[in-house]
Amino acid sequence: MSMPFTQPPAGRPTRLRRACDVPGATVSRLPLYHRALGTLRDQGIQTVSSQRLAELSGVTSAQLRKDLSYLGSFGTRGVGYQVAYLHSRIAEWLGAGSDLDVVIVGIGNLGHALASYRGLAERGFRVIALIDIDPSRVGDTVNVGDGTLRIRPLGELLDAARRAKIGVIATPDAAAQSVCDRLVEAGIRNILTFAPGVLNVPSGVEVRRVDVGLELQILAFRERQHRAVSA
Amino acid sequence: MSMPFTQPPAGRPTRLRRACDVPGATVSRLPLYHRALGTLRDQGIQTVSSQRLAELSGVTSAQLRKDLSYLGSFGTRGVGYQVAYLHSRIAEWLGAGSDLDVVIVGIGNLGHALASYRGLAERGFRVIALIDIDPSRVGDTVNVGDGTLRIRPLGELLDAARRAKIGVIATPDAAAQSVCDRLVEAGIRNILTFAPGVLNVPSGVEVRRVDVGLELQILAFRERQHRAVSA
DNA sequence: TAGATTGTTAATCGATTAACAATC
DNA sequence: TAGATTGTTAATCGATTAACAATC
Repeated sequence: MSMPFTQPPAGRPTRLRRACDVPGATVSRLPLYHRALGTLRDQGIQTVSSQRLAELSGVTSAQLRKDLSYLGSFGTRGVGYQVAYLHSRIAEWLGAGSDLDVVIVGIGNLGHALASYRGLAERGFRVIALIDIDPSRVGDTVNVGDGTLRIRPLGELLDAARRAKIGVIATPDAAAQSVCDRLVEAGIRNILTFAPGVLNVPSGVEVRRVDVGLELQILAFRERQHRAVSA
Repeated sequence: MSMPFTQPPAGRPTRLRRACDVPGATVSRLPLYHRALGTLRDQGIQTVSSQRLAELSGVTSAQLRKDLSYLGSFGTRGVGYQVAYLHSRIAEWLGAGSDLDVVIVGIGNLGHALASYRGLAERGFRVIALIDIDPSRVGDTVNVGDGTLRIRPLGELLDAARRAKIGVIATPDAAAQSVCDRLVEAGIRNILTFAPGVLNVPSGVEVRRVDVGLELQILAFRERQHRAVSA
């Protein structure tokens, strides 16, 4: 998936910020820009203005320019941004190119869906191990991006996780904390959990939670809110 | 799932804010508090301090008290909060109790996992229709919370969606916008999408996006960041 | 009363927006 | 040069935190 880097616009000294200076809100939008740029590139479009790119990403042009300014200055005044160049620079920031290994724990309906989700490989993630506690599932094979993986028993979690950089928890809520502890024990410092419970982790470990029920509850609240205002 | 409301602490005039005054950041934490309170209640615990509840929810006690203050004042100084009472009040705000109907479009691995996810019914959502474009899937039945549903063809989306309040898009990215348009056409004003693309919707329609790839990319960025700082 | 804990205020922090000088 | 568009500054907005008076 490595694209040859396009030349930067003119020989300007591209000053890069330290990663720790980039605000969290900006980081969470970089993947949106990256994706929009990929689409433009696939359409053969070479140049894009902050206006247009912002539109495609669902933000304002001021916000887009501000976000990019934390990474450096990649555009050309009066012209815009080189699509392929900006795309590859953001990819670099996001760490694409150097594939990150992922282990998934809990291969029920959701874990299964995640394991076989093509979007992961596209974004530079490689699922290297599937773990489940249920003996009736252990040994089954699952199609992942570029091949198949055998579901392995919980006892092999520690070993499998040692080779991964990211752990995904797709178990029922009751098991999440104990799985989390084992992942941390294996040296994992980045965890994505789909269990609604709050996880306790030592400092230095990043946890992100995806909670479908929570998202729906927020929508439900807004729905009520809307009704209340118009009533 | 309706619990009898516990009495409010003393006959204090419980002033409620208008829903539109509650900040977004607060709204997105209410489900966390609600869940923690449910756990406490199930353990038979009757009273809880902001300190303890905050711990269980992964926030600070100051933030918890501030958040609750937007909804009214439900605690007793020197004592804390009545678990069952606060739980039911937050439930009320979140609109639980009045089940909201959900239609899911795109019944691949992910849509299947969502349809059979028990967490939805627990939080007051009822899946009432499953739609897919693939003729080989149409007619299959899927176990949802309290029964089974037959997968229906795309042509029935409009009809099915008219009876729902929330639409969930679990299709590939390419189909998401067109599905979204039809949901809006059917009168849906709240959409949860799992496709990474940005959706264009008329104003008044709420969209929330869950993007697993994006979450992983953010973790990957933090991982690099960590390495860069310690290097 | 003395100890505990809320609800609220004021201060801080971070993120967004608007505007424009720089410059292609 | 004239028109366009960036990168940055300053102003605004919203969210978090700390501290404490109110009060059980």
